[in-house]
Amino acid sequence: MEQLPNMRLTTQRQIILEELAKVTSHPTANEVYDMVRKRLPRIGLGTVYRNLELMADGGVILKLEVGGTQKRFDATVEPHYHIRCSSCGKVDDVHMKVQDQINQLAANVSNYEILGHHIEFSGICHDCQISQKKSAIN
Amino acid sequence: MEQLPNMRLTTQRQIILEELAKVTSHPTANEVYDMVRKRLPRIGLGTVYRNLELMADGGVILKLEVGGTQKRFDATVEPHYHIRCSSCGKVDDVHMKVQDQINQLAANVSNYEILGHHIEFSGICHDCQISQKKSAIN
DNA sequence: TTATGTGCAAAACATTTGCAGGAGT
DNA sequence: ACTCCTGCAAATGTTTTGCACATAA
Repeated sequence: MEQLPNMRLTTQRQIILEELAKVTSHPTANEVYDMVRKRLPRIGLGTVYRNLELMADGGVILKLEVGGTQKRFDATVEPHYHIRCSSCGKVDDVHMKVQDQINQLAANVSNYEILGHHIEFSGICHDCQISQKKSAIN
Repeated sequence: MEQLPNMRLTTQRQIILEELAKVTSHPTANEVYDMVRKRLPRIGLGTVYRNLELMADGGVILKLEVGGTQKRFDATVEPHYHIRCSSCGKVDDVHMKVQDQINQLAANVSNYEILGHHIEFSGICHDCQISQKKSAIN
C-alpha cells in the first residue's frame, strides 16, 4: 500500500482501504465501519473517521460530499461523475468523459482560481423505476 | 408571496423568504436563523429548519447539498452552478450557461432515468488568493 | 372552527476529540 | 525508544421531532 509520508501502515488503515476497494457502492463512514468490523471487531468508529479523512486528504481515496446527510467514500480516485437516485438515495458512478472544458467556461465568468469541478446527476435508478411502475398499476 | 397549496402564509415564512432573498451568500440554516431572529426574536430554530425544508420541497427556494458539513439555501431557483472556495468554504454562483446537453451524455451510459444535474466547481476565491500571496512573502 | 404552524426542549444523527495505553518504524 | 495511532467515551455540531399552545384561513 502506497501511503503518504508521515502515515504509518497500520492494520486498521490496510483493512479500511481493502474493504473500500471491494465495493462500488460509495459507502458512508458508518457503512465502512460495519464492513471493517467484520474483520477487526474492536476497531473504533473514530479510527474509521480519522483514517478516511486522512486518506482523502492524502488523495488515496475520494471523499464525496453529494446530496444526503452523510459523506461517502470512494476508492477510485480518478476523476469521474456520480448520479444519485432521488428515490432511494443510492449513488452510482457515471462512466462518461470528464468535461474539463467547462472549467474554462467558469474561469471566464468568475474571479476564482478554478481548481476543478464535480458533476452530480440526479435521476431514478433502475430498481426504483420498476417499483414505480408496479405501484402505478395499483 | 406565492406559496404551495396547503401552506399557510405565516409571518415566519414571509420573513425567512425575505431575508433569504436579500443575500447571495447561500446561508446555512443557522445563518438564516440569525438573520431572521433580528426581526423575529422568538422564532425557533426548528421552525427555520422546517420551513426551509418545506420551501425547498415546494420549489420556492433551492437547497444546496454542496461540500461542507451544513446544507445551504438559495432564493434563486433558476438552474445555475456554484463554486466553493477550498480555502474559506464560501459558496458563490457561477453565471455560465447551463450545460443541459450533458444529461444526454449521462443517459447514454447509465440505466438511470436522468432528471437533472448540478455542477460544483472548486477553486480559490479572490480574497483567499490575496491572503495566500501575502503569506507567501513571509 | 379547525387544521396547520410555532416555540421550546429533548432526541436523534453525524462527526470530532481528549486521553491513556498500544504499536509501527 | 519515540512517535504516531488506536479504542473508548465524551463532546460537539447539525437536523429532526413531540407536544401543548397559537393562529391563518
